[in-house]
Amino acid sequence: MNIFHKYIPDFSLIFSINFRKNMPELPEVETVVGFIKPEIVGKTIMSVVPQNGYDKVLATHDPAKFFTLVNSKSISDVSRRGKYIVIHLQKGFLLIHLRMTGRLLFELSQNDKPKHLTTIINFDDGTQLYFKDYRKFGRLYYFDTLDPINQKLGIEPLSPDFTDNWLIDRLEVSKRQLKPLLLDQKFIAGLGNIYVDEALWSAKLHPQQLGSTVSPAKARVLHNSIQALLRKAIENQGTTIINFYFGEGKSGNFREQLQVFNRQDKKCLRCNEKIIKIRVAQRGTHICPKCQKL
DNA sequence: GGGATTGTTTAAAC
DNA sequence: CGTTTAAACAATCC
Repeated sequence: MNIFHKYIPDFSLIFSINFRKNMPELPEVETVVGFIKPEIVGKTIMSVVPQNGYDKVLATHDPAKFFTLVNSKSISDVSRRGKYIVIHLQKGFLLIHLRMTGRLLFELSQNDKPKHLTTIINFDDGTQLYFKDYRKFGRLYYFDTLDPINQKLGIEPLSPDFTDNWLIDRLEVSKRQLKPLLLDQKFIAGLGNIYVDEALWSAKLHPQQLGSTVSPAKARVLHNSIQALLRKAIENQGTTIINFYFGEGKSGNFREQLQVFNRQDKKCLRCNEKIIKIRVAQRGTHICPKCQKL
């Protein structure tokens, strides 16, 4: 397939040198949904074409089968579930998970290397949606219903169901450490490494503290921290906590809102103690040893 | 070239 | 059974 390159400045090189954490979590996915929704609702999918022979980008079916499932289907809505982008078709759902480095673009820039392109979605009006993903961990899924995804995912942290009492009750009976628990998509859907570190710092909780040892009062603070963080990040198009690029080189401020993530060896913004980086559940974890004690 | 990076899944161990 | 740990996986960068 011949790809027409328009020149659009791509700041991803600068970005990758300064700060490589570009992982889409809930607010970033929400931002992407808001970005692509007005562009693709009403269009009809003509084809979904894996690039560079990378057929495994289609997680649920082989390319031929996938084609028969989405071809000629119109798009009625775009929404989010956890970190999944959910494209509602006239029948069935096309889901996209960006994983670590996935990006959706309507146009490619000169700096977008063809080998980083994993999928092109062609629409009936001649436009395309490009799935660029230089690590190629992102995936596309087709499901007839959302049941399979709902079975895998837990509560939506911004839904009315996610109340402070919900969290209090669930923590009370959990023997798991807070960090792996909050990272578990089956527990709460949408939190990733960055927001979990930020939320725990905000609530002054140690990532290795066991759920059942968290007081109801502390659980309430954690609940509030999680929701406040997510809301603030969405308000700022996912760029408040991390610098997330979406669309054609769109970006925003970054770093200034990061309280603890990636701030190891720097001073805690609350107490001036030095932030340290430890490993919890095999993940890089940032804490203030003074504010967050076991 | 080994290690670090991620979210997810699966399997084994406790 | 619930939980923990680990490994595997995908690919790339330094």
